[in-house]
Amino acid sequence: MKTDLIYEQQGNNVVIFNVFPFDLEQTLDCGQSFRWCRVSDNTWQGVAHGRIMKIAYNEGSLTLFNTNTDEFNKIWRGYFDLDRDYAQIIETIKSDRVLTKAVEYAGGIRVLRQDPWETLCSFIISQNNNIKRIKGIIQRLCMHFGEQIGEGFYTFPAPEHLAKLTAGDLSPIKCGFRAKYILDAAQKVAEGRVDIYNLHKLPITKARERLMAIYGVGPKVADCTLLFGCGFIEAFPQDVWIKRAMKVLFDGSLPDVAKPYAGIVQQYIFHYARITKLEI
DNA sequence: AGCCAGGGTCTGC
DNA sequence: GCAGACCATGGC
Repeated sequence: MKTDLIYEQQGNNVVIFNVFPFDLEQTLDCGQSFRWCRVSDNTWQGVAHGRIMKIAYNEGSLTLFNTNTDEFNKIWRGYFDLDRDYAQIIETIKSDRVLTKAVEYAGGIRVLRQDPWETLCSFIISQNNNIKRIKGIIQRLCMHFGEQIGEGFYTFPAPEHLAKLTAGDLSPIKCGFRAKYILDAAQKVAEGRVDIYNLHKLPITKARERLMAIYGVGPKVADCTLLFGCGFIEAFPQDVWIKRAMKVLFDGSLPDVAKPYAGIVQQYIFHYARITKLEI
């Protein structure tokens, strides 16, 4: 059973105690989010939900800088998925031998609960692309069309803003053929044809259908949005690595114990597959 | 230099 | 339904 979070205000910071397992690099630099940078050994900085955040982790203590308990409870607690008992999930899936192995590669990862629009747009940009360039495109998108909230920090542009642009307007961000996809997504979200902030209230199959009605959104981008942006922990995005891993390691389908947490397990398998290249 | 990147669409069987 | 060409761009 999960015990309540223990946290307190310390000056301008909020500190959360006894957070296990947790790893900032695994969580913030694993390809689920594209706007965080390491600023020192255990400290990372980024923009999420329209705010600049700096965060550090040391031996079970998580420090969120320049915030308060109100904002922590409203935003960051959910963003970092701190109320989910990862230790218990890991314990459960360890009844499977292959999953036990997979957890060893990124057991400190948290599935972030990001802004759904930012998630959708980011994973549209991710298609047939590499993580370095995805980050560059998103940074340029924010610099050109977001709102400046600090020196070098910009919000993610609102769909209503992007909906007014043309593909030509997007050329400075160099997103290539994805421009038309971004615009269609922005328009459908801005008009409310895709009610992205209420998708989490729908059954997952309905939510996926809505997302896939957007030009350029297929099953992979939809599932990443559902998992990283809408809180559907059972979503299971399948990229080339996961597909390969499913064949090689699991004979096609996930063990039943893992299914309630498929999205989290997907992250473990993803890292396992990429690090080992499945040449075992 | 050439292959590939956390895919999706469109076309042609 | 399913395979294959094509899509912009740049990292490695």
